[in-house]
Amino acid sequence: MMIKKKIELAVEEAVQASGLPNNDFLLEHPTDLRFGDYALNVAMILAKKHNREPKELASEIIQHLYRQKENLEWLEKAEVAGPGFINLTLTRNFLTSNIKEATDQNNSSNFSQEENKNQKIIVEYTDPNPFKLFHIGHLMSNTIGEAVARILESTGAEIKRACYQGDVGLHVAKAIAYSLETKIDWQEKSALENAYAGGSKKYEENDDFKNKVIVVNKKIYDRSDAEINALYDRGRQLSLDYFESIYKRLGTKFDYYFFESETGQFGRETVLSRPDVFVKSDQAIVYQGEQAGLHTRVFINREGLPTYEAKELGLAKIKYDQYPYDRSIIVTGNEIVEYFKVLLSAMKKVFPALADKTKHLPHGMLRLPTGKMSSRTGEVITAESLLIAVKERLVEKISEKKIEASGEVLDQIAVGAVKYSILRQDIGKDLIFDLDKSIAFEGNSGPYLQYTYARAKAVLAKAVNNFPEETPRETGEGGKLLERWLYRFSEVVERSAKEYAPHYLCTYLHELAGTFNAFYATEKIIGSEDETWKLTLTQATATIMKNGLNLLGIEAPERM
RNA sequence: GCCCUCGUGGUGAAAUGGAUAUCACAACAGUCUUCGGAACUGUUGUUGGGGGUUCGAGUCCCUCCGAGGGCACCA
Repeated sequence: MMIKKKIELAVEEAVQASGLPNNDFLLEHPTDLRFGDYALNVAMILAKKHNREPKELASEIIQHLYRQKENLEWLEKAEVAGPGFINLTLTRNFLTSNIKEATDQNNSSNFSQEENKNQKIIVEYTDPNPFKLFHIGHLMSNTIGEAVARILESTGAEIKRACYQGDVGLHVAKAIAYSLETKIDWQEKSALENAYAGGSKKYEENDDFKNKVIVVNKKIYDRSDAEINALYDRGRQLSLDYFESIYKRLGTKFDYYFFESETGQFGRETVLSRPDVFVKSDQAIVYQGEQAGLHTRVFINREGLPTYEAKELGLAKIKYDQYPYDRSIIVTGNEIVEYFKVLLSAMKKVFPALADKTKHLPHGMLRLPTGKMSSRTGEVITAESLLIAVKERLVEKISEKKIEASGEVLDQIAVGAVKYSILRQDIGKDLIFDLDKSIAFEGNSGPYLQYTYARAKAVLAKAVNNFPEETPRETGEGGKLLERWLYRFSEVVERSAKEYAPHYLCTYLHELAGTFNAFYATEKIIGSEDETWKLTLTQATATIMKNGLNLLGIEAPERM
């Protein structure tokens, strides 16, 4: 059982023993370690309800805790502080008893979370569109989705990764219509860069072309034109192969691929079969979201073709038929949050059970200082070009430092730098993407964590004595401080899983790295009297760093 | 105009209604004859304005100001 749970149970008992009804309370880590390992606000909450003095009540609860002290192997000290907090300090024995577990590489399931155990969860993310480029927005979605998937997986859930790709729709028609005119034949990657941007621009400027696009769009749906079919099939495959090479580089392996060409038809049928939910309006079929405080959205357009909303509705059921999920998580940019509310409102009427299981996880935009990045205006920054820029800067930096790093490690650092800068902040907020700052990889960064890991491994490789040790030795302040951080890992992973928030894990790993590096800087490890215990702590740090980075989808090279 | 987000040091961010608001970058001042200096230590500096709720507000409510996104046949 996790330490937090143990403390909560003991506190509940102590509160009951003081004659007050049980209550919700918060057990948190105080910002300052001098306040102990955990702080409890239960006295302040109860004091108000029962008209008592908070500090007095706190000491009463503490007395009950002390009476149980023999049974509470974790309790070193409990004291009243501030306006009525109860600060708890853990025993060193307890802190260090978890360290051996932490060093066990194979014990990856030690933070299984009851509510996730054996849950079937499908996570959809990345969602690039064939015939268009894989831009930094897709990179952001991929990074977040992969991290969320891995974190949930580690808490005991059964995860399937899904990618939903828009292989039909107006964007495709624009690209195909343009390639018909310009003889782009979709044989090489450059077609992806030119056809959509060109078609999109012309669509806005030229009405004849616009009409042509609409015709082409219909032909793509019904596959009635041989020339278009040939171009389409080639372009689609070209795109998918290209995307696959990127997934490989980023470390994602999808279990399912869904395509709008499949979801469209089923979505359309679903909408048409429910005239009680969807109504005809101005030749289109819409869902009137006003009844739920939202707005009206078109599900089938006047051409009779399903829109994004109808496709997404169909997708929910198609996913479920393939993999009967308990939860379906959909990672997208936050520009569609309003649409998604309308969609969920409609889904609640059509597939109520599925709507309840669906969780939209919107992320902020990866923005450039000049404004919103858009693949519509043609000013696209591809994921690839970003990684190239990061890597170039990395090479410069490395040559200044006279450090050598091989091709694969270099790529792991570059990808890790970008991924970490995405994951370290709240995913819901926009990430102001400044190219220069993104490649400043000191401080709270992926490379810093990777470096900490490699450094720890280098120390371990030098050791001659056996470790890890089970029994702690007397050691310096730096090591003791480290002991107070190591046990928190599983707690942090649990919280990240619960809130779908990888940044808690990033913050923790950064704090751990800082604590370890301070320990390393101030205390000699190899050759010291307590060498074996220090090595034990070093190994625990290394293992957590590697496992933590892995949960974020970031590689941890042994040397760099 | 309406709806939804969001305003935290010079910059980028964190904070489960809790204590003296936490980190990183930058700036300045230092450490160390490296177990790997991509390190460590220290200093300066922050919750948009105004009300309210609360024992306690960056966080909740109202209002104003500012930014971003959305407001039917694109995704």
